[in-house]
Amino acid sequence: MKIATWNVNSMNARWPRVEEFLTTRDVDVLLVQETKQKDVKFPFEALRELGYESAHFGLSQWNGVAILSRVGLTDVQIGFGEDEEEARVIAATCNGVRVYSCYIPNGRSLDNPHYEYKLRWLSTLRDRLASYDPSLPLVVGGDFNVTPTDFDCYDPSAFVGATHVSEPEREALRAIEQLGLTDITRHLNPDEPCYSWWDYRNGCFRRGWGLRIDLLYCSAPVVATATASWIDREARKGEKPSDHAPVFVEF
DNA sequence: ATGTCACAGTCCCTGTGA
Repeated sequence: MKIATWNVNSMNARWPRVEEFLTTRDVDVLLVQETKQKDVKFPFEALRELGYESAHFGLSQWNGVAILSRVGLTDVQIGFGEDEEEARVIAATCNGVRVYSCYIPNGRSLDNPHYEYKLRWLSTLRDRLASYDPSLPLVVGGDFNVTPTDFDCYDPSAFVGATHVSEPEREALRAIEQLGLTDITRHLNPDEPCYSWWDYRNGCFRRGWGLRIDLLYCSAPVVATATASWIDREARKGEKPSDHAPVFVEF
């Protein structure tokens, strides 16, 4: 099975790239973040024509998460079930694998209330995942807006005092890992610098100024059979790219 | 050099978010 996660930064603006991706990358399941639309605008029919069933959670022009699958899509769960105001998580079962598509709050800056919101959100995610039997196949993917370690940041000295690298954020990721989940991209590529996001500004992609913040946390049965995990840098090139590249796991 | 992109509404520019 091949699963990918991709922050598309607007399903509407990215549609030509999404269509190209689905017809050429041969993924069974795609976890999407930042669709930036309400459910009524989501292209369910166009995706079905490409062979993918889909489930979407979108409340406004911000955030928005989806799961696309060509191997079945059942038991869809929208949000945390807390009547939250932002559409940041959706889960479903695809071919016996429970999958989550998550869009973790950005945090903005360490002294911003949005940063506390980010930490609370990660804590809630951890609590929800704690009820899942770790002996079953589970893939929790998405834009975590956190680099697991300094190795996932092109220049840690440029991020001193910033979000995405702070110790409380990284501790929140470790708390998720302690449930028995593995950052599969790093697990299978322990020594390879690889990034999944480059700011549109400052020519960051051209300069190699990236962060690895798009992650796939996998439970033991997935890790045991995983053969590869990689980041598709080609998707960051060309006409109207997202600022994020898709991240894959094959198992 | 905050050097880009996307959204909605104030609607061909502006404020907001990333």
